[in-house]
Amino acid sequence: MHVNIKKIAEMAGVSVSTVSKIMNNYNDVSEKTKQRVLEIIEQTGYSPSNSAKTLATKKSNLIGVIFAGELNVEITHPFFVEVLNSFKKQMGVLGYDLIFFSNEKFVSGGDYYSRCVHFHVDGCVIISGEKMEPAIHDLDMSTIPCIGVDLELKGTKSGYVMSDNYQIASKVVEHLYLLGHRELGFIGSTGDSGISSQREAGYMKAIESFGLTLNPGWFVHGDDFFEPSGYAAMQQLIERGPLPKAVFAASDLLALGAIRALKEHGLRIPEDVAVIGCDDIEACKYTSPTLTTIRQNKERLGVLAAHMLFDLINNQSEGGSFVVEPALIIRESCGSALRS
Amino acid sequence: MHVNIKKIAEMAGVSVSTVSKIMNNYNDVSEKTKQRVLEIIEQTGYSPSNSAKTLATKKSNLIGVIFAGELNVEITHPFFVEVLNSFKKQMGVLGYDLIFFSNEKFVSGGDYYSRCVHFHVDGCVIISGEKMEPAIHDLDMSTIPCIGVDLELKGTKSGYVMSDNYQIASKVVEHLYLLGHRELGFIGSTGDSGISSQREAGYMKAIESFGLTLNPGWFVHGDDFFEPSGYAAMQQLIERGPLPKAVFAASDLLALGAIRALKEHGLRIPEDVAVIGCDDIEACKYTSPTLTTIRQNKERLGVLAAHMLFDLINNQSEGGSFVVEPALIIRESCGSALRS
DNA sequence: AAACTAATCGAAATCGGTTTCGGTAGTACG
DNA sequence: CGTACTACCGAAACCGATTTCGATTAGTTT
Repeated sequence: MHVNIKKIAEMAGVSVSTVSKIMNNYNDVSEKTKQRVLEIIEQTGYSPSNSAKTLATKKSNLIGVIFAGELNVEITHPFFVEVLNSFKKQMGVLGYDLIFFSNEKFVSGGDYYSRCVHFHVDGCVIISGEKMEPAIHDLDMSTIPCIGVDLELKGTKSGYVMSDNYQIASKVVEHLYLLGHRELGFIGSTGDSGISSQREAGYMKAIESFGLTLNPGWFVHGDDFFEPSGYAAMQQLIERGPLPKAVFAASDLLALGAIRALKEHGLRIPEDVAVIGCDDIEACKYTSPTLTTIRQNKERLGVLAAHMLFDLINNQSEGGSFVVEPALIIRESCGSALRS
Repeated sequence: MHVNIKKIAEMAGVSVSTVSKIMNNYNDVSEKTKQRVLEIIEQTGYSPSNSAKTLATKKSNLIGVIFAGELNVEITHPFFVEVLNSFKKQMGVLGYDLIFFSNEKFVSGGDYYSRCVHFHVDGCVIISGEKMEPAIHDLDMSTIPCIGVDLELKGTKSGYVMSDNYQIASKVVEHLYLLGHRELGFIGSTGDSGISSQREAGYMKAIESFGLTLNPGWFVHGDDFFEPSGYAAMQQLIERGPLPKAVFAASDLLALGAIRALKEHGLRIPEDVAVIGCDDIEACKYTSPTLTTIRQNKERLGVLAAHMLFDLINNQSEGGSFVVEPALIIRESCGSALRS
């Protein structure tokens, strides 16, 4: 069987309490016995049971990871997985491990909140990009520290990180404007999607502030943020009649889908239609044309999320939000930048 | 405070044991009290503490996920993340959640085996693509059920899944041969990489079995499976002198990097050099030219890994391995298929 | 009505830790 | 030498579940 604290205690000729104290840096243990016990721990490779520890302390050193929403955002999503990876690394440095809840409905428990108490997570990160749903709301309103990624959590023990979607939109319009485009279209996710809506609202606002006319017929929405939705959306646009000269897609994958549709119709990018995406996923560099896009600082989003969550867990923060700056990345899909 | 089994028992006017029995489908509790207790559980949203449960039963319903090796394979890797996602879904159906060990060295414990006992995982999946390393070896030899993905685990409680790398290689050679190519090059990961080596060995064997001559100068290795390594490798090939007419890259990302290098030198794909990848990641469809590749059945790999692990955990299997069939996916980067 | 069986329930030990609090030994001090 | 203080250690309660086994009750049989 496996070595536990009792065995260590026996081997060292001390009590269980003493071993525990050594493991937890109490200072009422003599240096001599401490060294003796530590040596035995080293030899046996003893590692205290996290379950027992959690049971006793109510701290699990575990962070729950939740992919919420119905847009099939999973760990395969090229944008979110990068944020998550950065988050994971940072949380690792802070001494936490991650537990991924499978969102199969079958699983016992069901709602996110009870999953969290079930596993005694110290906090959790919710990745979405959609508007709030009830199951998330319960968690948000609970005392469990939560950080939303692209999801605006408002609870007293919650916070969120996201890119400045209005700035994203205005950078897009500015860039397209300077390239000479005046007829601007938009491809978004469903109207339910929080960030897609923000980008759309910002886009419309920016279009007007540049004195351009806004054509509602050039605004079209897919089912999610993935490539096939972008393809379908552009098909719609093409069928509807005269195309805009430039299209802003709310994600790079949507942009890629749009480009595929355009290509199939023999249209050239950017000569016939310019396309600009959002996220700056890896694939942008390998496509043809390479994709001009707005980069979200995924690493920073992850690190910020980790630190906010850590502070929330340790009561060193009251929550709130961090909004990070996006950056225009000019590649080929909109043509080269003009001098203004 | 939070509701626990004792509170439920009090509220229902029964003992703790009875509540526990109801939660675990014992049959020595009357239907009447069962319903009453169940109702209270429903109302309160009670979910038993996983820590306490694990402590008592030695089953955690947790599967550890380990990214091993030094090639920076992380959850952002487009191939492995797809396998993992499929695995995660299937494990969810089987009633398990996943815990991701952060491989920051800082974290207490250190080696994988003690992390596993620390968290009482019921089993674990090790994702790598490299040769065995000592830390993994300990785990492999332990009594903890393990499944390797692209990693040949040999322990009595271990198993692994991977694609048939020899078949991958022979499909590549066959395809290139039928397209008329006789001068074949190879871009792989480091010599340490298990699967890259297998593909290389299979490739060489297939080249010879087709009666072609093998030019060692056309075989080059990068540092890992990522795009920049493919770029660097192709740079080497270009500098060395006369290029092969076709190159097989051990991963799609390597292929993409190779293509980037070729393009920069004004070379056309596939006219000047044909390039074929391996994995069939999403990006293959969006690149220019679109990438001909060998598809690994990622979903099936994940499902098989899950079922093997499940059987291992429940002592319904002695381990072993599953090798899944690859499939040639013809796109543009090698030209169109010829009729033989 | 006695005796036996089956159904139903609960007391208590256990899992592996943490933490409080009291006890003992040793040292310093007046 | 008595007292007080400090350093060091351990007994025991506790965290929230599971599981065994004995007790009680109800039902059935003779």
